[in-house]
Amino acid sequence: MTPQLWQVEPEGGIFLPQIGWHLDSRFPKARSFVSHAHFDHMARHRVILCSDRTRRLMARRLPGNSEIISLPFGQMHRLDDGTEIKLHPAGHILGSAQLAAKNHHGSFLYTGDFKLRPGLSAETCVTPHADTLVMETTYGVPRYEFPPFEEVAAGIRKFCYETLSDKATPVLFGYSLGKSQEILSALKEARVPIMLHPQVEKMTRVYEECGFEFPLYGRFDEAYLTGHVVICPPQSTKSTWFQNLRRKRTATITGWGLDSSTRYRSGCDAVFPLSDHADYNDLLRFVERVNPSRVYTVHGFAQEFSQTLRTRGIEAWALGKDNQLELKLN
DNA sequence: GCGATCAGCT
DNA sequence: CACAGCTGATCGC
Repeated sequence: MTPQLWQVEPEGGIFLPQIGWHLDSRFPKARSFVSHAHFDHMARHRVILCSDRTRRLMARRLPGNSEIISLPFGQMHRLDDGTEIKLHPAGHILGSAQLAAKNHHGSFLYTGDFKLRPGLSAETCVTPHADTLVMETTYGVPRYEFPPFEEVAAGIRKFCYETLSDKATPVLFGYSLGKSQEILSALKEARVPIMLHPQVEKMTRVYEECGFEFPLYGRFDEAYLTGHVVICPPQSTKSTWFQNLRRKRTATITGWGLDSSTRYRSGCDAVFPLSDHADYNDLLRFVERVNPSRVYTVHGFAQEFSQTLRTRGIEAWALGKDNQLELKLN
C-alpha cells in the first residue's frame, strides 16, 4: 500500500488536517505557523510557530498572549504527533521562514512568501527537497522578470540625486516592514540625508537589533523633511505632513512596477520594480530544485502557474481560490 | 493626553 | 490584477 501524501486544504489560509496545524491563517486558530510578520499572515492564534526573528517583529507589531514556539533556522523540533519540523530562510523579509516537515506522509515544504535572489536585508533562501510543496506564486506568469537589484537601486539613487539637486524632496513609498529596509540598503552608498517615517523606523530598529546595518537616518520631523530622502508607507499620501510638503517628487517601489499601468495607478512621478517576491523564472527554478512530486500554489497567479507546472509534467493544484468566499463567510 | 480599537480606504 | 496596513476618529483610562 502506498502511503498517503500530505493533505492540504484551503481554509482562511492553509490547513494541514493530518497534523492539525494552519499555515499563515488570517483568522485566529488553535495552532498556526506564521511564516513572517506581515499583517496579512498574522493573527492571535492560541499557539504560534515561527522563527526567532519573526517573533521579535511580531512582538513589536501585534503584541498578544499567544503561546509561541519560536525556532532558529535549521533547528529540528518535534511536534506532539511526532512530526519533525525545521524552519528555513525564505529570503522575503527579515525572519521569513519556510516550514519543512517530515512524517509517515513523506516530506513537506511550505514556502510562505519567498524570494530566491539574495537580498540585502533578508536571510538567503534555501531549497530543500520535499515530496509535497506548497508555494507562493504571486508573480507566476512570464511577464514578471525582475531586473538586477543593482540596476534598480541605481535608478532609485539617480531619482534622489536629481530631485535633491532641483531643491525638491524625494519621497519613496514602500511598506514599513521589508521593502523600506531594502530601499535603505539601496541608498547605502548614496550619502544622502534620510528620514524614516516612524512606522518604518520602528521596524528598522528590529533589523538593527538583529545585526543588520543601514546608512544613517534622522528622526522623522515634519518641519524638517526638506532636503531629505523620505522613506514612508504608501498610505502616507493621505497624511497631513505629506499634503503640506511643497516641492516633492514621489516614487513607488513595488514589483508590480513592471506593469506600465502602475505608474498611472500610483499617481507617483516614478515607479521602481523592486520586489521581495520571487519572479517567474525564480518560481520555476525553485520548483526544479525542490523537485516535488506534488505542488499546491497560493497567491497571485496560482492557477496560471500550476497550469505551467502541469504542462511540464508536474502534478500541481491552485489552492487559494476559495479565499474570497472564506472572507465573505466571516 | 495617551494607547487601544475600529472603520475606511486603497 | 494586488505585494499589506496606514490614517484618522473615537473610546477607555
